Amino acid sequence: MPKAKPGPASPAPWRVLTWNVNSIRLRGEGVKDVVGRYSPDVICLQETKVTDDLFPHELFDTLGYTHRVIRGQPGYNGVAIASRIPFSADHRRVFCSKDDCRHIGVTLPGGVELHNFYIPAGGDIPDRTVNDKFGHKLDFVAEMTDWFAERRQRDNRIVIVGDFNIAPLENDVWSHKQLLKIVSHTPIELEAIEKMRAAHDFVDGVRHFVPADQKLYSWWSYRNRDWKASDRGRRLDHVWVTPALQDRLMAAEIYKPARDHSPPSDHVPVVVTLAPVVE
DNA sequence: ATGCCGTATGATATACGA
Repeated sequence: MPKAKPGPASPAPWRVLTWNVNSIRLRGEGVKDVVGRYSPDVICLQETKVTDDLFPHELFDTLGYTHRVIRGQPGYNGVAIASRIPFSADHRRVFCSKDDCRHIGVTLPGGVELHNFYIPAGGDIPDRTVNDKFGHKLDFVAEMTDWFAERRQRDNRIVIVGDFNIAPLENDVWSHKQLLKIVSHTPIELEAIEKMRAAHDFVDGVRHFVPADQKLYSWWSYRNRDWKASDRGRRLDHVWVTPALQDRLMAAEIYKPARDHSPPSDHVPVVVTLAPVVE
């Protein structure tokens, strides 16, 4: 028998994972668990909380994520993209004139732009006249809105992911009624995030598969004695795609078991699988 | 919507998360 000739390489789907790790230096075992479970092609991290020189490069090299861009600073914030797929461009943008390491992006094959965001949390009081952090959050989302509105084109292949710090839908929080005055689910934030979504007609890659009447969370506070029993979560972490990529959405999953890592992040990974982009 | 927990840093208290 002649040896089977390998056929034309059929492009594999892409698995994109986003995770607010709350310190990457504490999340080595967690990263290994998540990679073992999903083997994502691209990992987008927020709240790495580390300078670029102290980022755990060996860990990601060992796991095969040899293509990386990182944007960190001491103590707070920090984002990174670690990929098994080579990318061609390193986008990083300053929002609100503050270089506080909340965005980084790459261009993947097929001209697919992937942008990783850590939107400001916004502090405790949902009133920008007394709380600058809330103003910063609203300004940040407004600047994203303008940016995507300016760039809007029917064929744009853009994926935006990250910790948006906003739970957009009623069933993205454990109690819509009780959270309307709580930062992350106030009407002003819901309006802002919807405007941003509409700016490029983004499709929510997770709700694409999960009906809106179903509760869905990606974050549970550290301050509950038993996060699973109380289950007072919020869906703050998102993967959105432009309409040109909507038909590529194959699957979405939120990896709830990660909340039981020791030690855990208060956020869990969100994973979306995209069918190959055919030219 | 109070939990009162977890992370970070010229740390032994304080800022921040949301």
